[in-house]
Amino acid sequence: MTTEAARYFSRELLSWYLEIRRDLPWRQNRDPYRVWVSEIMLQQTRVDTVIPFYERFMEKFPTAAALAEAPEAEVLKSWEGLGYYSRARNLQAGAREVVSLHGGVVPDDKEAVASLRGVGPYTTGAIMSIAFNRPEPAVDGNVMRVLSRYFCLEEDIAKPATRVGIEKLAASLIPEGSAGDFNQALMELGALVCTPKSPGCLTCPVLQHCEGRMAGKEHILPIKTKAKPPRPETRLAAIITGSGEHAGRILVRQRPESGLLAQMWELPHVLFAPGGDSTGSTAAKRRGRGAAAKAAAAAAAETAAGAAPSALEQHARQAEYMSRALSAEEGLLVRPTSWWGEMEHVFSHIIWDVQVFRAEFGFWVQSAAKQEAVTLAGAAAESAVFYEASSAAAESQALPANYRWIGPEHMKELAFPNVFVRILRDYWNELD
DNA sequence: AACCCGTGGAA
DNA sequence: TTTCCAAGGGT
Repeated sequence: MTTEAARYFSRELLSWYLEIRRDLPWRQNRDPYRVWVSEIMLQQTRVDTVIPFYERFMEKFPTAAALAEAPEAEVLKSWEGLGYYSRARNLQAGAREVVSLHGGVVPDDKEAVASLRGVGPYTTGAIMSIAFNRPEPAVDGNVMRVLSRYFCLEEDIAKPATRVGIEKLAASLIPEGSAGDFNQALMELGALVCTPKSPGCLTCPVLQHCEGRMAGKEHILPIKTKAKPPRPETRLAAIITGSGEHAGRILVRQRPESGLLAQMWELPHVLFAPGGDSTGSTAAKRRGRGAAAKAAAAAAAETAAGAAPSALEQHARQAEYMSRALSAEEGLLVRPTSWWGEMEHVFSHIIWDVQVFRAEFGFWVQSAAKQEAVTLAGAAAESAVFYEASSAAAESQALPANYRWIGPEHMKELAFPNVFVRILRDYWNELD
């Protein structure tokens, strides 16, 4: 059908790229390790966001061997704020594979590269083509959009099968001896000209034979089914202050090895699921997505309806819920003292409405006594018994392994998700 | 196939 | 304000 249009496309796109290519940090040379790191960071992340992270990362871990030897916590800290933190751990795991299996050199071998942790079909093609100039396709969102438009392809690019088909097409377009430049040219066009909204067709180097444009479909292509909206969750977090040797510090904990925000540090918090509702508060459900930041306002508005609690009552209820849940789940007895504020955190699939409460540390409960502690926690909220129990018990108790007392100065060592960085920054700023 | 995994910029 | 989605991979 389009062998002529295809040849035109490859030729014009390549020469366009060689003219306008951006001067990016990972384009200084073709060191496969540098290419690899850049491709991992660029997964689902914009160029402008990546650049400062990349500069710092390469200065700190200039070779695969340096990355392989580094403490994992240090690598995670370097990734703080970039998101998708499993990328950091997978990258280091990959670096260790490269050191142990390939003498510290990223191999010029497709199967070996593809087997590295965190390296999938796209990244394999990117590394093989950019670092080694091998004629492998590197199909990302940009490439699917550009080729869908140019060849007027109406398959749903959200379906994995579509990517496979476009990979075959992309491979057939690679000019002899220019795989790296051509693959980057495709992505550069998608990033700078053939953008998702309002594509810049008037400045496009391949406008002349673009079938999507000729069909008047450049604005509806690519076809892509909508993603499911993220579910709202209300989280109750505690800023727990210490006394005695822990005066002036607050209690933080490290998340589990796997799952959401794996191994990141955070304020202790619990899911607010009153009445056994596992998806969050009924108020959160009614609000739906996008309005999570207005919990207090929503609660206040509900008061007008009659039965709903005021914001003050809602906070009191949440504080008690948090206290009970922390003792049941963590064996951590605290006394909430006041509502501090609210912070919203948006993931790809969840929206957290984080309600933050100030609390005073009580004591740690032994696991056998946790059930009893749940009851005690309810009474503890207003009880002097709380103080008698805590002052007697707190001194000699060991801290669980995943907990630490920290001050502002420790923020430089531990990696926190963005939401807790914001909360703690604001909290410590208020104290000055 | 359908989820799970962060964050920020642009329109 | 809301919506989209960015040089995706793992399970």
